[in-house]
Amino acid sequence: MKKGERSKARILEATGHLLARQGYHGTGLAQIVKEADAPRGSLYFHFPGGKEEIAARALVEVGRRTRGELATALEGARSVGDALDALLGYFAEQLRASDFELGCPVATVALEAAATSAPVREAALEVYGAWQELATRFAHGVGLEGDAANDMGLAILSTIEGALLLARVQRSTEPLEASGRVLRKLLGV
Amino acid sequence: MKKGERSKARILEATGHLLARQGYHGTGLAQIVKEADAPRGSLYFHFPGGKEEIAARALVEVGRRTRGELATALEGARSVGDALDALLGYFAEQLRASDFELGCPVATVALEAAATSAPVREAALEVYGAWQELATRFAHGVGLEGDAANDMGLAILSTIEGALLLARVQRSTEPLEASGRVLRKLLGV
DNA sequence: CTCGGAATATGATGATCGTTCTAGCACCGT
DNA sequence: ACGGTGCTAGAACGATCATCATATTCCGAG
Repeated sequence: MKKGERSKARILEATGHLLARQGYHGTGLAQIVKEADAPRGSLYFHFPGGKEEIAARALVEVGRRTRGELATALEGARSVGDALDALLGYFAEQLRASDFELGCPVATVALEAAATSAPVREAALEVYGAWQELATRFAHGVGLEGDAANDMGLAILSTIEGALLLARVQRSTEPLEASGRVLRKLLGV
Repeated sequence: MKKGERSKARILEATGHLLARQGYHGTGLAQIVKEADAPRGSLYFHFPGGKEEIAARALVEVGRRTRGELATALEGARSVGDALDALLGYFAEQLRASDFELGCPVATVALEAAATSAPVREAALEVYGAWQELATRFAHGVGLEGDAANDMGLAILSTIEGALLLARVQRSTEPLEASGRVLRKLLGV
């Protein structure tokens, strides 16, 4: 890998880190280059689109990685109930390990920039689309098909996103656990 | 009402408006005094705590008002199914009327500032606590009691919050509607 | 070894951020 | 009408914001 490529990768990783914790407007370019230990002068060389482009690509990257981790966690489950525990447990662990600073790595930026930045909104759309597809596959696992599976996937994703929001505000995993109990009842597992 | 009181009220109302659409760091004090048509010099006279205090009090205010509107919408419902429609319909209308700029008026700021501003986080905590109590009362309406009602209230709130997030990203009320269909099945109404 | 483009360094740009300061206006009870 | 205080006007603070221009270094291909 060439030098430029590594700089780019480090910038995107650091940006994903910072955006998840502080949001879009709360994260400055100066902080990004510092955290990435990257050359300040080459920011606009690698990302001519400026901050919007950096944020959008960082969002896609962190979403792709999260999706991968969730997928492997789901594959390791031996029952639908286990899979649900794996899903919620993954996020609960992230919350605890970060002192409730890290919930959904996309949500904050998505809400901030959905109305003002088309590239960022489209990146969030892509990430949530992929996650929704994962949730719909999960719904297939409990015997749902067609529209019912789509609805269920979207509802599961909504519930988890909302629970992650409330968990950060309450500084507690209780919303995740309560949602887990209700989802388990809903799915009959 | 004295002059100072009216200035304070206008500032809080304008701030609630702006925070809901642009978040905490995306909203500047200059924009607030402009939107409120309020005197810039008296910002720190009325709110010595600065931006944090203004945001926290605006959040509580908008949360209180929203809770009132939701409560009256719920009282007008003649069945549990109607009540659910009223709940989701209220937010769907907000989204449509604002071209999908206005979802949950608290969520963006809550995510941005939960980890960095204690006053803002506590304000969000208070608002969500009141809303959760409303959702739990709703759960009582379908015959649930005790822990089951608490879990259901928290899960309903989580689902709606998540659906509002996804709706803004997708620029569509579909997440709200899908969640509504699933919730109706879950509640058996 | 050399040459040329890729990548980085440095610093300045104007704008806006939140905050604070000092005057001075407006309105109150007396 | 008067004094006093509740409130406002307006500017200035240093800091930081995103962006960009220019100069310099790196590195691989020929």
